[in-house]
Amino acid sequence: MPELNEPQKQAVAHLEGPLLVFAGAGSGKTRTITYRIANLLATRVPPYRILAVTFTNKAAAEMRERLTHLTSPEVTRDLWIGTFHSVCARLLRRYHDAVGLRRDFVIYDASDQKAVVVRALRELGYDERQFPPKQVLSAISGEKSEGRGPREAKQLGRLTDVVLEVFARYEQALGLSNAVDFDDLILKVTQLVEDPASAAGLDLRLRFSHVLVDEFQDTNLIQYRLVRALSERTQNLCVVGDDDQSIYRWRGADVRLIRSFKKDFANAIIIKLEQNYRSTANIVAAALGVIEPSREREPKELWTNAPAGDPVRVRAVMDEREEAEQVLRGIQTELSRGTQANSIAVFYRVHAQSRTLEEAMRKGNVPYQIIGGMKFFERAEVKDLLAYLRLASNPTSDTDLARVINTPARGIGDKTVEHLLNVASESSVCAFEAIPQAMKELGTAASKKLGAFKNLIETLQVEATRLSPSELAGHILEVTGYRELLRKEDTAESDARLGNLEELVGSIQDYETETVDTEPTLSGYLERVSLVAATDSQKNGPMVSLMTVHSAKGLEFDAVFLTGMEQEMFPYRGIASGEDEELEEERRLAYVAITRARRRLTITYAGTRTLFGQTRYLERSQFLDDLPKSVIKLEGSPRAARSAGGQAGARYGAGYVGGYSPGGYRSRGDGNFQGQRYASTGLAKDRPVLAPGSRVVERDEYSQQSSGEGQAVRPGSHVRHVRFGEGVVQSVEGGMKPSVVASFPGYGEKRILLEFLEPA
DNA sequence: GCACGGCGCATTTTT
DNA sequence: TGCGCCGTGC
Repeated sequence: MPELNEPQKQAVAHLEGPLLVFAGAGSGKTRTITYRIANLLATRVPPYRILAVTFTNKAAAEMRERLTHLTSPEVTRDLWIGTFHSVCARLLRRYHDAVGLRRDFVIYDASDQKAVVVRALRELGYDERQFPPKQVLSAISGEKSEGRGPREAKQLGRLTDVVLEVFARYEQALGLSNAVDFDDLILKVTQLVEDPASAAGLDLRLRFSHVLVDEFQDTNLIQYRLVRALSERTQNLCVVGDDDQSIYRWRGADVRLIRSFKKDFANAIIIKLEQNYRSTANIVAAALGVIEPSREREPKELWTNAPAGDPVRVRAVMDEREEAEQVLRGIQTELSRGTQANSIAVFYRVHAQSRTLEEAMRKGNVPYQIIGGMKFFERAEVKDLLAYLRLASNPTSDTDLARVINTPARGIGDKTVEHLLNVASESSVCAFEAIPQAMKELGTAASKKLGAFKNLIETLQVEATRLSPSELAGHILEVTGYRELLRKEDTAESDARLGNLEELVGSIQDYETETVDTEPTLSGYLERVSLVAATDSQKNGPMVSLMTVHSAKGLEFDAVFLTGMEQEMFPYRGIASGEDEELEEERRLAYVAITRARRRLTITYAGTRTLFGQTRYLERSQFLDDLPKSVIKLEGSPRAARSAGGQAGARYGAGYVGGYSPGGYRSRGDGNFQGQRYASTGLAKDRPVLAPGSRVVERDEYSQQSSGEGQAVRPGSHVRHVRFGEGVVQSVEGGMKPSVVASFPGYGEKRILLEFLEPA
């Protein structure tokens, strides 16, 4: 094997028995995996006996492509490479009978799921405000991702009775609709594989001789059970991952699975890929500084032979606007020195931060693209057309039926729909089947319209067998009057919607031309739409990418701008809820962000940030304290920026509320005025100054950038007022004109602008 | 059935 | 701030 380092070679050469590979960031993981599979093929393991599971379709496509180069398209074609969900969907199409599904089952996405939950709540008579559908759904999904249905969940007793009731109703509704959700795809296959009595299960247990899981640190329990069961016979399970990069706990990923793999597989070989080939030494050092305080990491030493490179720039700015300007300037410098736009990226913690950055890019004429955000397939008109297509394939899908039964408007009002759904749930059938019964009970007008809708769907079912998927889509837009309606509307918005619909039809045509091995089918297209995230915004041409840190995982760029490195923003305020593990995950997220950069990394943090219409005063992120100061270069200062903006003068200064102050970093070191971070709410708790094990970074390094005047105010602070004398602060409010409520002996509580106070 | 206005709310996201 | 959801009024 050419150009592999020692541990990589070991991993590639390991063919039989359980294998755990800890693959550090930039350590050549994909290369190792693909070589290993090629090696398996070379030892005459048939390709159709190899299952490789990835986390994204993109990763799957990349792996397949690399393997195509190493072997041949014929061989690669037969490999089982895909995401957990797409592999399971494919298996379920084959074994649908065994789990009680009809072949054309549909896959419900988050919004479909939510619609089902809302309906269940309403039917059961519960208040949606008291039981927010999103939370109910996440509880349900949490159970399913650990392999429990309503019954098992009840036994476990972690859910409230209401949620359990909704859960049961939800499952029933999906069954009647011949629909599954994402959790089901994995859950149902796992149940099959684990069922000793099932013929399909036996088939599955014998199917694969080698199973490989990428990004294993982001696997949830049911996914782990699946691959364990699939490889139980041969024990040829290879898992690859990095516990330091586990960032999806909130959706069920369990980092303990990778850490305890060796307990389940006592004879597992463990290999660590620790040499980083991606980044400069300074960037690697910065990354290590951030991750090392992490508590329960698997011990490993990321290292590099690369030269130090540029220092990591840490820039203080006044607010998000100055931050955006600085990022823009940085990008322009990169471009002028020849860095390709598409190897430049800007990261932020939450999408809401993107707008200001976007505006700056536009102003500076920098070509950019936002990754993520509102997705093409989430748009109403796109969902409508897809709902029609799904009904043509599977008319039992209640969510789809409810969605389009009156879109475009055809006089079937809420009352009629409600009646129909009630009839359906009373007789435990899907809504489509309930139409004849409902028609009997309704007035002539409503009945007639319902009948017409039923005819429409039945016609579409027939057309679906005659027309190609894209032709059917065009047909639907005509016969439903959908296209006509938008044409007549003739506004900028309706134009955009028409455009989106054309794009959707175009995407179906693409599917048809791309599908060469097999016949392109409607259900094939629908499955692809359900399982493949829209790569719509991936336009061509060199563009700077703006994205959340989560989206950045798995990517790399020559130059990275990491923005919003402030307490409460990053780590995101999750720590307020107190769980250590949340802070740990934020730390890993920061590690992921830093390790994306190949050559240059610029980190910015702002003194104030306006988010959701509220201006808040923020401290530097605690993670900045963990960067070894030998590799960083500090630039800018919030104070200088502020004076440049022409707001100076007050004793506390407009910016000195609530824990942030230019000298505040120093004052934190003094042990005074720690901790107040939520100027407007007073919610903040004192945080531990430093996590155990973290390095103490000299505050002077930072505070020397500012004059050090001013101090943070928080409830309990003593202040002095010209007229009221000395008082104690009760609460603090930020905003353009920060104020406090303070109680003054003899005067009571007074709200006073901060600029009229001085420290007592 | 639809347009409009008020209210409440606000991570991260792939599948 | 801005979006989605709900209720109201036509």
